[in-house]
Amino acid sequence: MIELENELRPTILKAISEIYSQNLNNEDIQFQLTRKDFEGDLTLVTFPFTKFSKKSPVDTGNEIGDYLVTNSELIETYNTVQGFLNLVISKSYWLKSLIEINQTDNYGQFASNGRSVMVEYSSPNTNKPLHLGHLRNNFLGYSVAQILKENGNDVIKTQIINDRGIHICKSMLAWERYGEGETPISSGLKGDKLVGKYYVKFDKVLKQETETLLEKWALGEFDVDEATIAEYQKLSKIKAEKPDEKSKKGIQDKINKLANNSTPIMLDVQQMLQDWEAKSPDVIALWNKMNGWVYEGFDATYKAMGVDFDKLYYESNTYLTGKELVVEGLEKGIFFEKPDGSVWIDLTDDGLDEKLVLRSDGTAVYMTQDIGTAQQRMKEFDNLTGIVYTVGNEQDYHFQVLFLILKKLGYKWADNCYHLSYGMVDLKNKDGQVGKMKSREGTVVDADDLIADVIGKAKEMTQERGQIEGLSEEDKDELYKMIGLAGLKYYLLKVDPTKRMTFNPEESVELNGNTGPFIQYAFARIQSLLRKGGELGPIDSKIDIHPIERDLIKKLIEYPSVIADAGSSYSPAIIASYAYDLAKLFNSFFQSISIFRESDLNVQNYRLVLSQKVGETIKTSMKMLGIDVPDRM
RNA sequence: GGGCCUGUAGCUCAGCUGGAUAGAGCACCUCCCUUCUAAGGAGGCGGUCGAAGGUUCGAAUCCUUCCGGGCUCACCA
Repeated sequence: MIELENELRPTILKAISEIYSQNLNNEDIQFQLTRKDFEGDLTLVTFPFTKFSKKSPVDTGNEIGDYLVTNSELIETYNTVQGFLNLVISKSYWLKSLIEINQTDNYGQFASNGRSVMVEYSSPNTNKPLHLGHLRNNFLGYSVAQILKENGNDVIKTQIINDRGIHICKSMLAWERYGEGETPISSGLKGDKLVGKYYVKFDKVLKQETETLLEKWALGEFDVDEATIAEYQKLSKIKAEKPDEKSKKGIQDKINKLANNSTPIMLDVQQMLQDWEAKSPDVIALWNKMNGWVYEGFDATYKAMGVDFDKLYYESNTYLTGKELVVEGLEKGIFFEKPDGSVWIDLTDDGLDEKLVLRSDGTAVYMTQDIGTAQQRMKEFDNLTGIVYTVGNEQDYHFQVLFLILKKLGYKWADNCYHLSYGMVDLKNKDGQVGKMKSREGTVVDADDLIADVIGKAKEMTQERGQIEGLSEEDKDELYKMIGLAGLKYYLLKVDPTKRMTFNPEESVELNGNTGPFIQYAFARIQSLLRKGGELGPIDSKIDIHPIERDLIKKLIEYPSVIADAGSSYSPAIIASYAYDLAKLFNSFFQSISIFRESDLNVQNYRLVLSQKVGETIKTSMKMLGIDVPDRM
């Protein structure tokens, strides 16, 4: 519609200048799409003009409307409702637009803009399998990457794999101690599942040991260092003095944490981390072995999800980076050093806090690494213009600080970095209660399980309906996957990324209504028409278009601006909503207008071309969501 | 306590750079397959847009306050 608006603006400015002797700018001309309940396509808001027209909004609208009908061939007729001038655009305009769209290759796609963007997503820890939260993350990141591509950017998809740290060592230690040599092959478990099992095992033992220790401490039996004993006694005393239960609990949490960190298994795992950092061959070998299992498992999950990466980063290679930049920044006076040797940045002038960038022992923290890796990536890909980080909104503050630091360090590209922040996925259980996923309570939804569920459901439903006779077993399996995944992806992507969302297992496998399969169905119907229609010719320019066809064309016209919108707001939800609207309009058209009973072959051809363009647009829209569409279903 | 996010139909969500009678889907109720795929279509039911003020010709949308929910403010990642 933007083109249409741009075509009309000069005429309207001229009208106002001639009728009211007022010279306005383009921005003063406000358009909106005409509401369904009124006749018209585009509506000019005339309230603002009454200031100088000195007439009622209706009279003002009528005067402008009359002018437009005589002076613009685009305007067929008009009607005025209050301050709304509803313009009816000539049918030939719509037909002309369709013809243009039909002649455009890769309609909607923007030409290369010379920019190159790195999109990071997934970024898992290698100590447990992927879950529902990762699915939202992966689908989002992958989709935004596709959307940015359609917008003319070069895109590099990446993930940083958190393959080191205390949590990784936990699985390693538990496996070493309790695993009895179990492997993915011997157990039949997927590698990531096996490693996850030992992570849970570690937690269980840790919990037991913590309780034991607390019992002992309560009896005055200590076999830990003096400092810990002193700390425990101090905390116990404070706790006894607290009057209310809530503050008592707060102190107790601290005591628990102290005990937790003093357990034998915790001390052992800390030792293991140190050994890892010292590159102890045994530990490194174990680490390589178990991470290898996890990667096999992840690969299978990514494949099932239909996501991929162009470049992988491993935290074990990057966790030491960033220190030099901190030292440089320290010299430049951007950072400051505290007496204990730790390095900080003072962001209080920016309304934030002081933030640690280097520990007193000189080691890097998360922030240090992120500073380092960002700079490293910009160097590595010298035409890179920015980085998109797909990370949950619990890290909003972290990224706010990171980008600010990068800016203060003088990196201009910091402005092109974007935190694609998304909300947590809550679960809805059978009683309709909404809650967080908690691994301790076993409410975590496993990614592999969920994908298998939606595919199973798609299979069941497809077999019930059956438009699939004649397909081979492999094609059928492909189809079930395509439909099941479409349901899941669409379900997770149709919601505004920034919003927390509720996951309802039943709704996620639903195939009716505002769902992925609904949109796929519209596509499959179109393919069925096209198979029957055969070869298509050019559109006859004298076709009389039907209102519902006009609505479809209008929707097609919107497509490029929808892609631009989705790109600038990093929101697959905008694409999802568009694809759904388009499919819905098509279904309505399909149901009310018969193509093959139409005797005029020119009209038949035109309707088929229209359907074909709608199909292509559905396909490319869905592709941006990472969803494939079937020729029949 | 400070900062950020969030509250729209019974449920899940659009709409939020101010515009007309606030839209979809699910659920519930009617109709529509001797017509191109009924995983569909047409219609009905359902709302004090968290609350109160303010700005404006006009507020779900902007501002202020309050209430409810979340995240965050670690020498964790």
